[in-house]
Amino acid sequence: MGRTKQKQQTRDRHQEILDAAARVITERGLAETRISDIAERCGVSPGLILYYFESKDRLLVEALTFANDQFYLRLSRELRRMRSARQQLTRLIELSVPGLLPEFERLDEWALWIEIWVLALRDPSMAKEREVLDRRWRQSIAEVIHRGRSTGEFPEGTDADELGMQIGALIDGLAVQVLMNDTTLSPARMRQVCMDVAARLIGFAPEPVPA
Amino acid sequence: MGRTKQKQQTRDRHQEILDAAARVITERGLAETRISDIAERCGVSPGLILYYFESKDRLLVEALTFANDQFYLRLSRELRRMRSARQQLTRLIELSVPGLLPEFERLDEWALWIEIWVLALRDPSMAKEREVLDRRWRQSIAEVIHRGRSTGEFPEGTDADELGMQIGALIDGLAVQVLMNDTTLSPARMRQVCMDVAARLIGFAPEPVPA
DNA sequence: GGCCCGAATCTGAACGGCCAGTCAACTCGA
DNA sequence: TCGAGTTGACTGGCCGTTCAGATTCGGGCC
Repeated sequence: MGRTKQKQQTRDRHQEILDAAARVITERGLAETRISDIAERCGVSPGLILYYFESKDRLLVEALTFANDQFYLRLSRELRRMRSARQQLTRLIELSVPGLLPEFERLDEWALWIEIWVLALRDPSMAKEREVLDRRWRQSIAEVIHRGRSTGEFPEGTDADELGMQIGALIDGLAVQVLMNDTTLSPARMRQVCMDVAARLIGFAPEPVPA
Repeated sequence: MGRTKQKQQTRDRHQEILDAAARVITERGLAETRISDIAERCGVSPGLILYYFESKDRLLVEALTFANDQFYLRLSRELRRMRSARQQLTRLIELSVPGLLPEFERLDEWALWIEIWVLALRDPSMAKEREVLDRRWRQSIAEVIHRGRSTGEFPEGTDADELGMQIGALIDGLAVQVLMNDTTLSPARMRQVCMDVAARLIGFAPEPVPA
């Protein structure tokens, strides 16, 4: 019990720091994130951060993948609840639209994704991590499609992994635009566009457009 | 003549610096770009950089939009040469796939795009600039579609601007993946996927898949 | 032409702030 | 008593920016 609790606490401190780091990065951006900001957010001294992580760079990489893991866990938890593949797809899209769901004072995971991309361009460990995260993301989409086909909701057609890649890429591209507050693309519209294109690519009847 | 030449030279130095900055950013990344790197690349002293630009930050923003302008100029120059809309679309896609065309020792403009996104999240002037650049990009696609419809190559259907947004987002998303050297998506395959999805969304007969 | 002057261009040393990472010392629970 | 956890002052280097002066250039004047 004692040992468990101690380990537990250690891990908590780890996660606490990772979580704080992710929040700070989201708010201030990777480039403007100082160790002391993270420490302050934890209510802890700067030295302690370096006691738990060997360097700032390493911490940042871990924080980014940590945050993405959180998103993924939430996504799969929610999808598991849904009955129909169509509902799943809808929810998956909704969770992907920046700023659509204000619940949980949700950070914009997408801002972190872009930071991941920049890092991954030069940092090999981040590049590797990124590919894992990305594959998981596309696979989630493909699984929904598989499921829809097995229940007969979606017709057979293009390979599901291929569709996962296509729809995933579409969501990525649109999400960036929405995240940037592009005046021509609101969150609600992005949701609509995604559903629409997904319907056409997968081959099911689209939702009626709201008047 | 004298005055013209003088102005010309000044602008040359300006552009020279912008160009050098863009190259350095592409190679080392925005975060690792020092003023002295840019100066060295120009064969000039660091002080001079600040003589032409009021601050490092401003220079970086200008360099990024400068590079994007270059890409756009090249794109529209090339498209103007093409006869059919289909050729235009193909070329547009080819120019968008990172690393597909090695000609011109082409930098990967996409790396710069991602840096633009990160900056735009926090820097209002960059955000504004980004929206302009992005609109221009999507509009280029929409124009090709319009053209194809006016010549009868493409059928009528979904609004061309809407399609520009959809196809543009798809290209963005895929380009990021390719840029990251994702093992599951080669440049050639991205080209194929883009053509394929574009064909389905616009509604023309796809290219035959090469054996 | 040859000379001069002022402005534009350019240099590189020096300044100053910032911040990652170190470390010696302290706390406290087991 | 021991050692994991924690502190916060300190340091060492880095880099944007400034600045005082050197150099170059172009055009007016004899």
